[in-house]
Amino acid sequence: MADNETPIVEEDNEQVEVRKHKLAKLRDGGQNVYPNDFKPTHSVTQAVAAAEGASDDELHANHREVAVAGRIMAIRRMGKASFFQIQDRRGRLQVYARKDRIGDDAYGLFQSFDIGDLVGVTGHLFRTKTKELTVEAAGLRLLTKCLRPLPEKWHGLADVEARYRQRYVDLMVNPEVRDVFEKRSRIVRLLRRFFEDRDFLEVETPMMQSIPGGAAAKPFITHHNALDLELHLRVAPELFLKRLLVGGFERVFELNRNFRNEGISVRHNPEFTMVEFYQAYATFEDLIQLTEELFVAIANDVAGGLQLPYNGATIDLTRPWQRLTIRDAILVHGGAEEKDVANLESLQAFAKQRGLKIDLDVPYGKLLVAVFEEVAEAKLIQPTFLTGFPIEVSPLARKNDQDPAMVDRFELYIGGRELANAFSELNDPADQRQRFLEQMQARAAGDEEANPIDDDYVRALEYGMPPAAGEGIGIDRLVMFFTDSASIRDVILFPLLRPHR
RNA sequence: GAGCCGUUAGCUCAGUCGGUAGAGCAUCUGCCUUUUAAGCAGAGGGUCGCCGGUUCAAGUCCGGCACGGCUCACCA
Repeated sequence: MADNETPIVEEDNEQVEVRKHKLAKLRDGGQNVYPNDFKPTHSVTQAVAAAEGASDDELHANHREVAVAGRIMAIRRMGKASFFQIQDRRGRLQVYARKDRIGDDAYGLFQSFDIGDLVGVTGHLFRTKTKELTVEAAGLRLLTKCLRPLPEKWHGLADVEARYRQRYVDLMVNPEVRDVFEKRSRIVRLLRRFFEDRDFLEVETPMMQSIPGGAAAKPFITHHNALDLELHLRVAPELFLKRLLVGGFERVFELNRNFRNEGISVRHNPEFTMVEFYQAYATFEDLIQLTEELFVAIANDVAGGLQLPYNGATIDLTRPWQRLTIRDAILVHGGAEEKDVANLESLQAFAKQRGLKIDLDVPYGKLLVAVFEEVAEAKLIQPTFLTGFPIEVSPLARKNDQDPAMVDRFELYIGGRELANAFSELNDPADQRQRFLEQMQARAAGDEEANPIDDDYVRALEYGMPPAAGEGIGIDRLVMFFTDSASIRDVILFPLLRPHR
């Protein structure tokens, strides 16, 4: 612990005192109060499966013995017999304990149990008269005492700040939160399988980089003591992944964290997870197909269909998805006319006339993107591949063969939010060096997000990078979409918050 | 960074016109052997986020601060 941190000693409230006292009493009685020798034979789900198909009479005649462990989430005491519910990783199961079956000592132990305690139960399964599957306890053990009271059983933990700061409590008492993160895990698993099935190799490239490139973003800066070296947390893995294309790994993907030192919002967390993948001898057109396949595969698995609720709308993932150029998006969704987007001057006039709060003193391509973000982005609700990106905002993308002011690139929008960004890769080292030089000029002019030149990356291109296409998909936003979550913090277990309190 | 809103018992929340604080769950005591937010009877529990101001009197009004939420800004 650092010198300037003082350990916070909270005073125990009455309920904590009572629980600590109960624990001390057991300890004084010679019990190991933190045992680790209880072996559950069944999870809650397995216990339910063990009774499936068996009639009440069969359960009565042929006992299904189980040993289950979990956290007590509810207790209904009725004198000399009681019901309580335990919760494990898969669900909840009721336990029935009666004094005349388990004996005075065990029932006495049970009397000291509190909501939140982790307990082990052995016994056989039966159904109550309301047909609820229940363990008739023969043995009861305290496995770990819960020293703090749990939130209210009916409303759970509602305070948003407390939910993020004490996610462990949130997960205990709010099942829908657990569900979101289980889905997240499932989506990540599907992604890996999807790419592995297509012969992609999963790799890990540096998160600490001396030259932070691959995206227009402000990096976090850190320092390596032994080398006395300034390092940056990566804003993207792109430049390293493409070095691997040069090296001969023709299909690679990396699913990992990136860090951007920028604002925090319902769509931005300073650290976020992205999958980036690169495929040699493919174009951004191929990635459009791949992206549709990927989303459909995930939707079928986690949502069971292609119609998904999101942010109050119903998103239809039925292929093929709409395509729209940035220009057309401004025309269709921004109410502009052809002449408004024809050149820099007319676009500036349009932006001014609309009262858009954007910097007008920029090149045509940048202004086009800025106007799009103002007037059209939020309206791309159904899945849309946005194309027709200008070269000024795409320093790593391949020029379009017909129009050298444009690049072969798309961004995927769903629900008005960018979920993916992909392009055919620039593999001409001379062109790439020129783009870096332009980025450096922008940097010198004060653009903190412009890519710094990476000489070794250009050298790698000089060895020859196969023509390729690459894409990045924001996993947090992807999970937001598939779980209909309004805030990125709802899909990140421990989102960044100011310390304190 | 700006605007708006919030912060009251362990949790979820009330709190009127400024008059020294309430409910439900949880806790404690007693009763209760098939309950389902179990029930019945009783009890305890508060730095009203923090600091200052106005006032005879502040949870309540005013100012500042902290933390959080939303919107905007920022953000390929």
